[in-house]
Amino acid sequence: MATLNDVAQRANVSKMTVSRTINHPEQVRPELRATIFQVMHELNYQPNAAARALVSRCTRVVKLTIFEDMDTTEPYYMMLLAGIANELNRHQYALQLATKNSYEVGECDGYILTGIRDENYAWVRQLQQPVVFFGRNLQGYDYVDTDNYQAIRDSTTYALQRGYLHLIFIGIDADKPFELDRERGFRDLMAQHGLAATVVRLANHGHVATDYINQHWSEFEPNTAFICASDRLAIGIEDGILLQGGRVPADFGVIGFDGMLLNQVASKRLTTMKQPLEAMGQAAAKLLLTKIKQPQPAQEKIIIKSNLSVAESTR
Amino acid sequence: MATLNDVAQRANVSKMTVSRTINHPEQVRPELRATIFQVMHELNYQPNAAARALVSRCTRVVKLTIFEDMDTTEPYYMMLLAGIANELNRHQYALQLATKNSYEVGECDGYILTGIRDENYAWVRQLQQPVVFFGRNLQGYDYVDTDNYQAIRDSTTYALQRGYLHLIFIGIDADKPFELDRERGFRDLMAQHGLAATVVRLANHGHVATDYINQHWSEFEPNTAFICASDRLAIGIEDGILLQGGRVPADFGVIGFDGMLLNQVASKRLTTMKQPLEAMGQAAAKLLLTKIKQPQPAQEKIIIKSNLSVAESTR
DNA sequence: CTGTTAGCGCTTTCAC
DNA sequence: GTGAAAGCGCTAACAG
Repeated sequence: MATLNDVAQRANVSKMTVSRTINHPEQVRPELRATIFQVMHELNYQPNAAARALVSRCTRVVKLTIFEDMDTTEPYYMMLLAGIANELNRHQYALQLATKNSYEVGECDGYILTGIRDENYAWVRQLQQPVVFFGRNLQGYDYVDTDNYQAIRDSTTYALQRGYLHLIFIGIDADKPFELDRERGFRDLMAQHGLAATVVRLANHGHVATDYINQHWSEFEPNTAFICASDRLAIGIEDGILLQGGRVPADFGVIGFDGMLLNQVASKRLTTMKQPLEAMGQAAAKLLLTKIKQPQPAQEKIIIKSNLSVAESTR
Repeated sequence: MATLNDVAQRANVSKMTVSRTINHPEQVRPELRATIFQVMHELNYQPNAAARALVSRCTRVVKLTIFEDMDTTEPYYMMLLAGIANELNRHQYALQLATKNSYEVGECDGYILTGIRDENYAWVRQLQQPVVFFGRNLQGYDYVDTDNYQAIRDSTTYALQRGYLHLIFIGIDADKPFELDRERGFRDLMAQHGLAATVVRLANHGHVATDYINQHWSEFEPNTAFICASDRLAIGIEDGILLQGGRVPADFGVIGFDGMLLNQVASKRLTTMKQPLEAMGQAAAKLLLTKIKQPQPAQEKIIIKSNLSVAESTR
């Protein structure tokens, strides 16, 4: 592996000039700069990360800590990870993945945190490095999130546009900010149209949603759309309707939320509010890298818009 | 952050003695060793990874490279990742996640590779560092895999034990080793029992499996079990049967493969052959760390057994 | 603009 | 057993 010295000798300059060419190119005469870049290329020079880390007293490692149980974890984390990893790699940062079993191990320059619970905040507060949350956070930390409120307004508006007259919101049985925002989005939009808002909360499992449909089947009139807070619920709802002999999308519409692979398991492809997870991961990484470079005092919130992906479960 | 020097001064020894206490404790007088450990503890001394990496010319980074498209990627990678990450963290190694968009970026001490295609082997061969594959590999590289052959034999045996008389294997339409092993497992076991083996191959999507059931419904007799090569297919099969008015598990059994969250979306909880993904990740990481410490010439194969997780889709 | 010096925290080598 | 010296590859600070 070529070193700074190798490049310097071959280019007949000192190490410093080469170092500067990399880190402060504007301080080097253009011609010299060009030849040095040329030599670096010839030698396939790659800066040694360890040496850099040593002198700059930073690790070039970012930790993503996922506090949720992995086996109940949403599969969409993979997409998020891909977004984060690619952005970090572009800046020669490594991603260290930590779970609640290993979150204290090793050093890093910053943290991306997700799935956090109240009891973890003591640990977060004592961290020296910058922190970015994934998902809204009310304790003043920076975060990246989707606009849950607007997303549900958009789903609901779409359902109305497609002529479904009765709308039911199938929410997740949890008092989390994301769920409250979604419900509020639904309620507000329905109120604006002078419509009654039916909100149901279920545990986030397909079979629970199917059971719900089975038990309440007699109450649903044709031209009903179900706006669901997750794809799991949406698939369960759709299964239930089909099992009861209901027609999707002719008489009943179903809209999901998340838009991951889950919809590949449904018998029909699901209309769903797709979260741009890779973009969100990228945004989180970018924000963190900015903060690592120069810490910013104010809370920064990045809200990313979701888009409705229309498929076969709505007409 | 305390350094080697801080510890040395406080303990009235030279840096070297402290360094030795860490790396070659047998070369240090026991009493001295004890006091030095004591001081390290008092100062909460953590060796600086960058400095170590610099002098030992290793990065303490392991790269996991996923060559598949992320958006068609199985969600179960998350579990795998968790297993790898925890094992690496225990040894103070960082995991760098790379995708096919970023696989050339940055240095590392070893690779875990998955989802690789023929065109990537040229790149693999040119790597200097040790490599472990995830999933069987026929080119002589080390790998960690499940015993696909045995797993399907076990599923099939279970279905026969539960009294299903007709068995149909629903495979994935791909000429990959894992699929071939699974089909072979099914065929061999059926032959042993003197039964005819029906093997169907479908694209790995729920709705494709549902369509298959719809089209062939008249052909299936009660007491048929479907041994599926993925949970997606299994869920699609189950959906199809239920839509046709078939009874699961009384008349028709369905067994999946993989056992991830996917089964949380099904209307009934799926009986499935669960791959111990976290253990597999851990095994891959362990094997790679061994090879990093001292390269081994022979190919090493680690085969991990899957276990049937029995739920509501079989009687 | 470019080069020299010093040092980041650690380990290897060689004395004592 | 223990210590002193040198150096891993790089960059910040100062000189020229």
